Amino acid sequence: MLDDKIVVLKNPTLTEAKEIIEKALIQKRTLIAVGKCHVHYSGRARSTLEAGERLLIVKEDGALLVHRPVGYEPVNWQPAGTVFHVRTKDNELEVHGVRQKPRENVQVNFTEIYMVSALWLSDSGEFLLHATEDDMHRAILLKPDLLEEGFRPISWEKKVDPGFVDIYGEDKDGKLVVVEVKRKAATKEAALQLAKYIEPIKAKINRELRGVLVAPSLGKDAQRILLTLGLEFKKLDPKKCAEVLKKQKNAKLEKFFEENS
Amino acid sequence: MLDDKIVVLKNPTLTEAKEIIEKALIQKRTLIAVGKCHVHYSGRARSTLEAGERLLIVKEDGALLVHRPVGYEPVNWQPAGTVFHVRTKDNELEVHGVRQKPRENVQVNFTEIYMVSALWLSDSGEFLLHATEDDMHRAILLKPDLLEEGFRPISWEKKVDPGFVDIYGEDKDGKLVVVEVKRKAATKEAALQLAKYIEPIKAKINRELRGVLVAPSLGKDAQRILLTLGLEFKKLDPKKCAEVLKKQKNAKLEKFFEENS
DNA sequence: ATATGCATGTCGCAC
DNA sequence: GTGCGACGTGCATAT
Repeated sequence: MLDDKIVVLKNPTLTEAKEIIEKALIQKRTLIAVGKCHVHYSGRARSTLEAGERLLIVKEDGALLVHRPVGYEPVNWQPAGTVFHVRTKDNELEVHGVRQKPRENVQVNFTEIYMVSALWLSDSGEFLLHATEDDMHRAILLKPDLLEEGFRPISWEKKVDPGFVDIYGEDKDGKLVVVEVKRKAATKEAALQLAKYIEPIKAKINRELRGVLVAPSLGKDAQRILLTLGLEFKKLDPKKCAEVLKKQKNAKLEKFFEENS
Repeated sequence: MLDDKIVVLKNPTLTEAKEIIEKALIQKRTLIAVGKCHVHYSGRARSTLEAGERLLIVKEDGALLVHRPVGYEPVNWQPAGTVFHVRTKDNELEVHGVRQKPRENVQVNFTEIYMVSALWLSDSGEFLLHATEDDMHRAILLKPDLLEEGFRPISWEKKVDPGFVDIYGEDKDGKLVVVEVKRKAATKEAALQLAKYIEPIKAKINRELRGVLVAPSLGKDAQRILLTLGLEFKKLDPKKCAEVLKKQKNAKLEKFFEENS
């Protein structure tokens, strides 16, 4: 029974739970345990969590999550690669996870377990994320009119003195353009980042230079900085960029079918 | 049976699972479901996740997590406050979560469910985190010698032109000191942040001014910037600060017992 | 190994 | 609500 694809036990004794948990950890199955516990963490920082009812997850790769009944974030965790030891002590069942580099450990001490489950999960499905900052880069490179009519990209992710310029090109009048792209409302940090890139280039070359901050919207402070420093803003939505890329992909598909029909 | 503190069903039909899931969501219980699903997300970005075996969690407050069998992070999620609808369609069980502001939605479509559980969890345990940047601030304020002998704090989180100075005080010679604290290795960003704060103050006051970057270690670029700009570095470990605070707390406790005995 | 920047970052706090 | 910075941020990438 402990070797079934799905093992579930309701209200096990700590001893029964220990057996399932140890076996799941050794076999590197996904483990779910629900119960009353307290938690200690020590590593880059330290934390204590008093007794309460929570959900413990340990994944195949040794990732550990302790979830309270509310909130997006785990209250305690350990990244993949953690090594575990299980023991019973003072009527408590302790799951102890240790990670090297940085040395960190989490101890989850259960006084009661309401449910424990060990699972053999198979997941090779592809995950695709769109409308990222990278999508915006590629959309502008593919269809430079998104920035402005007549823009011609020269290079991207180009190394300049203080870091990397997102996109770098020429406008329709032959002026150099440095582009900084943000996928969400541009903060003053973004504006300063653009300025930081612009200045050394300006000092080096003897040619007119425009700085353009591309983002779906512009924070107030960022706007002030752009004005002060003579930089520009171009509104562009990451989802629109994703659509452009999708269309481009479709166009490529159509071309493929044309050529192969 | 569906009203028990812990409901667990192994290999339910989609119809059975639907009943449990709907009831759990309405009653705002914590929901766990394991099964084969595909997921679509649309909101600030877009994503698709092909079919595979995963763990779905919906918490009391409407937080949603979809976890693959590996990795620390959820592959899809929705923060607290999400509203759910459940339906069966084309032999699939769909859990659809919608969040307003920003408008985002996640659809989890199950073709098989291996385990479903609805839980009534009670958790009021306090969570305490130590060795944070704030702990470092307080430790220095409490025991200024941690920074250097003779240092006297004047204020903290003080508003200056470009933002807030972490700590601001005088050294043993009466020179003004601006302190920037980082709980981990100081990057060049931290050094520049300190510089950014220093400059306007220097311009405003006619008095010698020292800038000190406090961190457990110092990045190479940060070091170069400090040297260039005539700023200083003071090594300080966040855990040491946490210990100082703990001792201080103990001292206060002792004082309390003295006064009340 | 270290450094740098993105993220559907999330979260808390101050204005 | 918006802005801003911290986070045990995690993570991927480039040096």
